[in-house]
Amino acid sequence: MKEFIRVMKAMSDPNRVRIVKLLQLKELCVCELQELLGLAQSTVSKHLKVLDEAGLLSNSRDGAWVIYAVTKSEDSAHINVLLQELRGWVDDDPVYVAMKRRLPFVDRVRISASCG
Amino acid sequence: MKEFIRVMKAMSDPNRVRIVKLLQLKELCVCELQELLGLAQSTVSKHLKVLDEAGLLSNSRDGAWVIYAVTKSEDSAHINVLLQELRGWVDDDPVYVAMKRRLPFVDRVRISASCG
DNA sequence: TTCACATATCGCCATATGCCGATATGATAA
DNA sequence: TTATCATATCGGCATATGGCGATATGTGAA
Repeated sequence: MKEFIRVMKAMSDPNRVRIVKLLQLKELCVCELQELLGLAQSTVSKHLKVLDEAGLLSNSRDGAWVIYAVTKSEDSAHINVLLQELRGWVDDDPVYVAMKRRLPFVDRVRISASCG
Repeated sequence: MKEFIRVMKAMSDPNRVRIVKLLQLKELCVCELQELLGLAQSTVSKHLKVLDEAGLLSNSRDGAWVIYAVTKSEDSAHINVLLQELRGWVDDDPVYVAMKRRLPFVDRVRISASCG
C-alpha cells in the first residue's frame, strides 16, 4: 500500500507529471527541466526527489550534471503500466505542449565534451 | 491534465484506495463502508465525494441508502486500466485484508426488503 | 587551492488535506 | 406530521504539500 500511495502522490502534481512526460521524450538534467518548467531550482530538485523515491525515475551523473530518466527497470510492472497509460492520457495539456515545443532548443553544454 | 490530477489525488489516500478495492468486490452503502473503515461517517462521505468527482465511482439510491459502486462506464478507458491495475497492486495491505475478511459479515438491513 | 557551475538540502510561508463533531438534508416508519 | 435512520455538508484543527530564497554539497576549470 505504501508504495502505491507514494506513486499516486508523486503523480498528483501537474509539474511532476510534466517532468515525467518530458523525460519520456528525452532524458534531461535538472537545469534543463528548470528552464522548461520555469520553476526555482530548489523546487525542481524537490519534485525530482519525490518522483525518484516513488521509483519512477533513475538518475546518473555526467560531470557536474545529474541526468534524470524515466525508470526502465522491469521490477515494477505496475509502474510501467501506469507510465505507459500516462503517454496517451495527458498529451493535450497546453503547458506540456508548449514545453514539448521548446524541448529541442533547450540543451546543456556538456563541460566534459566542450574542452576541444 | 486536470482530470488526471483529480484521479491521482483521489487515489493518494490509503482509506480511499481501500474503499475502491472493497467496492471492486461488492457494491456497498456508506454505513457499511463506515463500519469497515472505522472512520467517522462524515469522513467516509467526504472520501466518497472525492472518488466520485474523479469519475471512479457511481452511486444509486435504495431507499434511505446510497449504494456506491466502481464506475463501469467505458467512456474513460484510462480509468479502467488504472482500476484493473489496482486489483493486483495493493492486495497485500493488512488493513485491506482484514476488511475483506469482515466484508461478508457486514450488511445493511434493507428497509424496502424487510417489510414482510 | 580557489572559483564557478550544477545540484541538493534547509527554513519559511501560504494553501491543501484528512480527520472529527455538529448540523442540515433526504427518505422511510409510526 | 413527527420521529428516526442514512447521508451530506459545515467549521475547526493538525499535518502535509508546493512554492521560494538562502545555503550546503559535489564537480570540473583555472
